[in-house]
Parts: sequence; structure tokens; C-alpha cells
Amino acid sequence: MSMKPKKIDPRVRRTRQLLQDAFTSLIQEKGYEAITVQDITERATLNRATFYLHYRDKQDLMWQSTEEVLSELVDSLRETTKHAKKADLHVDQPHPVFVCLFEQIARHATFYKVMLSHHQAPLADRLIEVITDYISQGLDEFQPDDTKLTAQREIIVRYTASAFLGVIMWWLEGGMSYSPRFMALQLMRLAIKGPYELSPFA
Amino acid sequence: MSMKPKKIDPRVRRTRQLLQDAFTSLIQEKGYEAITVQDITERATLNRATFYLHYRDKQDLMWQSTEEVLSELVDSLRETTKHAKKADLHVDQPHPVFVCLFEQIARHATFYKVMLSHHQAPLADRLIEVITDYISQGLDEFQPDDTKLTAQREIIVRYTASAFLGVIMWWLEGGMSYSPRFMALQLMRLAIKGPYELSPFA
DNA sequence: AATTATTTACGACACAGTGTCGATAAAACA
DNA sequence: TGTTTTATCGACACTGTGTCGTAAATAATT
Repeated sequence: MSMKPKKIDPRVRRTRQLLQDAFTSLIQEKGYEAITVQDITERATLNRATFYLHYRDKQDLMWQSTEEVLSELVDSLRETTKHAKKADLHVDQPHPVFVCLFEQIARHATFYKVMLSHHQAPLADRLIEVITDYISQGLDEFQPDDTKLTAQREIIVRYTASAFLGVIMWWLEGGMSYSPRFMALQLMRLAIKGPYELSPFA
Repeated sequence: MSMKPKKIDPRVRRTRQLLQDAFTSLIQEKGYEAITVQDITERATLNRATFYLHYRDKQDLMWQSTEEVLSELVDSLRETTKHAKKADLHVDQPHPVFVCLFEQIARHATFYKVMLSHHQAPLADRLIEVITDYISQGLDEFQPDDTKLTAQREIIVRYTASAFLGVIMWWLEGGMSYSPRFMALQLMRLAIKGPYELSPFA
């Protein structure tokens, strides 16, 4: 995949790193919207014209940075997949690929954190809040006993709420080919029973 | 909650509506980033100065529009909750609140669609892709038989992938207080068994 | 119907940020 | 070493912003 360990000019590497670092640190402080190219180059102690030697604009910087970090993730996952090809999918035993996923993300934690939560889509954030409330309430009514849960309560809530939002988006993207009632039913079943009709480990 | 059915000047209502409509239609075409206030007022056939009589800037327009649509959703959900207070949480029967959720979203479909998928966070989109691949693959290996699934295959994949991403974000926001291995384990169990230790309907 | 209040239209303004250029200096490479 | 590549600097035209004051249009009030 990434077959380009070309001898890269140290000045270029330095410049790009300075720009990316400045970028992420500024996002933390002001948010993506408020940032200007001037801000970035100033923070990076570089000339503004230098920015345009490497990126077309602010979006391009974000995009390229994303691709870099992500290609590293993909390579890492692919490698792990190869070695764990005997891939046994057991409950109560984390699949190495997903452990790898979390490890990779932890490695670039600040970048992921900033890039994933640069609250640019207020509607998604607010929707998650609303859905979370109902999921949480439903979970409490349905199963007040923590010992009968497969995971931590807080995680379950977030897990389910995010899943709902994701499916809602999928539904919208697909032109809402299914009725609200059908969608709600599918989600209820998934949220309560999980994906498999009869839990093979019950 | 929304106790302000104040006689609102029809000109104001008209202007706001024109601006919001122009805004959403422009997002569909060019994406949020590329839109200028000029574009919006031009599309709305209004003077640019008029825009600033109602909104501080582009972000404010998005934010206010979001709050409007969302408060309608919340009111609607609250009403449904009241009437269905005998709230029986049965599998294979969609909870009225969640049916209501989908219905409300369908009512403002274009707005939700545009606002939720204005791909402003490339990392989230790419991550969903990557995770989706692995979930899909895992599902195929683990259960090739469609009849033993609780929901449509495609929905399960999207459901689970979104859930994973959501939990990852939650994990990052919380400062990564849990080990990658622990997180992977929790997610594996949720993804396979669902939230409850013993499915009470098995 | 006439008057008053509010909203919108219009043109103009200073300002901030953009993207590009040519020329110069500095650093890397071979 | 000399040659190539990269970063710096100042300047440029340009787009878009946010805010005026004034005049026109529209709604609300009497």
C-alpha cells in the first residue's frame, strides 16, 4: 500500500509536522471554523506562503493529515489480521484486530480526539444527547440489575445511542426506503436481543 | 417548554424561512464550507444586510435552525412518552417513542439528511468505512445464515460499526481511562451477545 | 384610511483573510 | 564543491465580512 519510503527532505518533514501540530493544537483551542491559515503558520513559526507550498487550503491540510494517520491504522490492522488469521471469534475474548484498533487510536490520541469531536455538526451532537436519554431510561427500566449486563452500563448506553444515530443516518442516505415503524422495530430487536436470534452461548 | 407563540411579524417569518431554505439547498450543492453569506442571501433573493438582522453569521444560522427542528422533536417525543407511559418494552414490538423519533426525522428529512452528512469530519467517515469492513467480515464468518439474524444484515453492520465509533469517541473524550484490551472486550461482547447476559426471550 | 412602527433594500465603508508572485536567502543533496 | 530544492519576505489583487445611515416597503394601530 504505502510503498513510498522515499528519501524525504528533512525540511519538508519538519515543515509539515509543524503545520499539523499547530493545526491540531489550534483546533483544540478555537475550533476548526475559527482557524485561519495565518493562525496556523504563525503558531508554527513559518511564513504564510510556505503553507501553500504544501497544502491547497485549510481543508486540504485536514484531509491529508487524516489520510496519513488513517493509512497507518489500516496498515496496522491489515498486519494484525494476517497474523491472527486463525481468527477465532469468541465472546469474552477481544479479537486482536479490535484491540489493535484501540491501540492505534491511543497512539495518536490527541489527533483522533480533536478530529472526531470538532463539533462541526451540532445536530448530530444534540441528537445523540436526546437518544442517549431515552436509551438510558429504557435500560434502567428493562434491566436495573448491573450483574446481568454484558458490559458497563455507561458503555452500553453510548454504544446503543451511537448505533441508533448511525442507522438513522444510513436510513436517510438510502432515501428512507423503510417505514419508521420497521426501522424502530429493527433497532428495538438489536438493542435488546443483539444481532443473533439465539445467542449461541446462552 | 416552547411557550412563545408570540405574534411574529410575517415578514420576519418569511425572511427566516427563505434564508433557511436557501441554506439547506446550498449545503446540498456545495457543502457547508464553500457557502458564503452572499450565496445564501442571493439564493434567498434578499439583501445581504438583512441576513445580519437575524443571524450573527453562518454558524449561527445553522445553530438556530438546528435548535428549532430539535425542539420540535423533543416536544414530540415528550408527548409520545406521556401517552405511552404504560411503556411496555417488548422485543418484536417497536417502542412508540422510537417510532415517533423516525417519524419526526422523516418529517424534516432533507434538513436532517443535509445536516447529518455534511461531511465536515472526514476522519469519522473514513473510520466508519474501515470499521464497517471488519464488522461485515466478522459477521459473515460468525453467522452466514440470514435466518438466524435479528435484523437485516446491512442494518446490523451499520448498527455495530456506528456503535463502535461512538464508544471510541466516548473513550477518547473520557481520557482513555480504560485499556484498549478492555474496550475491545466490552465491544466484542456487546456486538455478539447484545447488552443482556442472558437473553430473557431466548 | 391615515398614521405610526417595524422591517427590508441599497450603497458604501474599513477590515481581515486568501491565494499567488518574483526575488532572495538558506539548507540539503550529490 | 556546485546544484537543486525549500523557506522567507514583501507585495499584489481579490473575495467576503460585518456594520453603517438612509430611503423604501410593509405590517400593525388608531
